[in-house]
Amino acid sequence: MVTKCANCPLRQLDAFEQISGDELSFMEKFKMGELTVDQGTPILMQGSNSPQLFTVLKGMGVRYVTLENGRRQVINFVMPGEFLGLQAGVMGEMKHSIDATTDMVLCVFDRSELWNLFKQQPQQAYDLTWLTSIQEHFLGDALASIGQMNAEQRMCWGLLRFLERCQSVGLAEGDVCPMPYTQQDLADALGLSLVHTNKTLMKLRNQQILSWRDGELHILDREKALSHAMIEIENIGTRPLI
Amino acid sequence: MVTKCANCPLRQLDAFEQISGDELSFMEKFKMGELTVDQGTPILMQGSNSPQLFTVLKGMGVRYVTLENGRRQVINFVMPGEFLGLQAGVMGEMKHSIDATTDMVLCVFDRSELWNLFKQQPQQAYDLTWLTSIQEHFLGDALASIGQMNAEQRMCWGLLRFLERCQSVGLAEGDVCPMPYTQQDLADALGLSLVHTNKTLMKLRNQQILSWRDGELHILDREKALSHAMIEIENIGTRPLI
DNA sequence: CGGAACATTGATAGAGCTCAAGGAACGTGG
DNA sequence: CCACGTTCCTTGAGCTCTATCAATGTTCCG
Repeated sequence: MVTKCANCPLRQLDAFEQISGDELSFMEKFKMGELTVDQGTPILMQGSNSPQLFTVLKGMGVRYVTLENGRRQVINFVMPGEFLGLQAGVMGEMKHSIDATTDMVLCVFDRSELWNLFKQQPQQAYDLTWLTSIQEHFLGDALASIGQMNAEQRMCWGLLRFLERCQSVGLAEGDVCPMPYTQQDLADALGLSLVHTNKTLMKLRNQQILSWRDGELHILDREKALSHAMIEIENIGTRPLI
Repeated sequence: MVTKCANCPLRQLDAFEQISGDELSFMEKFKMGELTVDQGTPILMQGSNSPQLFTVLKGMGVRYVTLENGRRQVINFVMPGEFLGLQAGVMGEMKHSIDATTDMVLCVFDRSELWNLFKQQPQQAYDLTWLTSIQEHFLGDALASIGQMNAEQRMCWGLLRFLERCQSVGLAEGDVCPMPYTQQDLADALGLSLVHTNKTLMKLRNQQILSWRDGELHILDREKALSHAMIEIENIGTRPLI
């Protein structure tokens, strides 16, 4: 049984904006169905030209590029509420890949309807631009971290950001959140080697800043973590959900 | 005398898409005027909430974030055709700063008209999303370079990308282009120290891969540079210009 | 001429990488 | 139920790359 947009569990969250009935009915039409995938499944592939767009309903994934030398850079961790495939939608082909890290449920949209969205739903089009802009902001932030911080700082930055995002979609309880990724994933996201990632993690554990076991991340000392990460908790308010 | 959008020198270039008369007249209305700034002038500042949006007509700038520890990460080099300030436009405040590196001329748009663009000009709204998407792609690319490559590779990557962009806006002659930035700017863009940037540059010069003097960059050996950079020359075709 | 901004070079230390080996957890098939 | 393979995590050793510190050179401008 497919979830109706009107009953979208994500939209119940405070983090997301409400939409009008008109927009809602457009979404219902725009939505082709739901896709359920097992953990480990590739969802979109670098170089492909997917005819579909997705919104993550449940589960987590990883967005990454593979370089010619075989190295992998994780661009970001994919969470519920995220819109996937727009790049192929406007640019013709995906410049990165997306894999499911956990089991996932995705809303599927028809790419050829994207243009109608722009023509008929300026508010939604605006929202789409909003989403892309936020994404761009976070990427710039990541660039700054990887370019200018050392391993310990990057890790605090990355894990705090991750916790924040979990909190905003109701996946955290206090300073505890799920962390389904491997150390290799984290290493590839932070631009560190696996070994060094592991050792840095140890240091942070020994300093009682965080704990991470059994797929669960605890930020034990927010103060210390924040001072390493050199970021503020920025409240971006409610955000659109397509 | 203000340039009319109809006579926009940038749009003459092959790189940019043509637009309809309707769109053109909207642009004329959207455009508030022109801003001419001297080299070194800040254009947009982190944390500010500029009521204006810009398109670069002439000159180059630098987009960067400043971290709490005083370090600076250059997000990208700003070139003619680029659209500035959208982030403040949709998110309420700038998350990065933009300075003029050379003297610049900017088209100025009224931010409050942005919403009208979405309502009245779906094609232009789509174009805007296109631009943001491309920007996101390049950021992901940068992330991959900084995260996964060594100094020599990053530098080839960065300078080749720069040359490409110059070529697309008609600022290059063959494999020669202007390079108005300092080594410090380049260092901050590549996530390297100034000293190491200088030494890496020397190595590339000694290998006859490139030369950079008097504000002019020559790529002498494209093959070698490309093999370091691990990128393909991707032709993104014509792109929109707002 | 003196100062400022930028480029260059050498010396030294340290952060992070690679290589290598082993341990823990888990699923599968015999 | 045990053996074995696979995946992921952990730890140590040595070496490389890059940062930092410090000094000097160059160009340009007031």
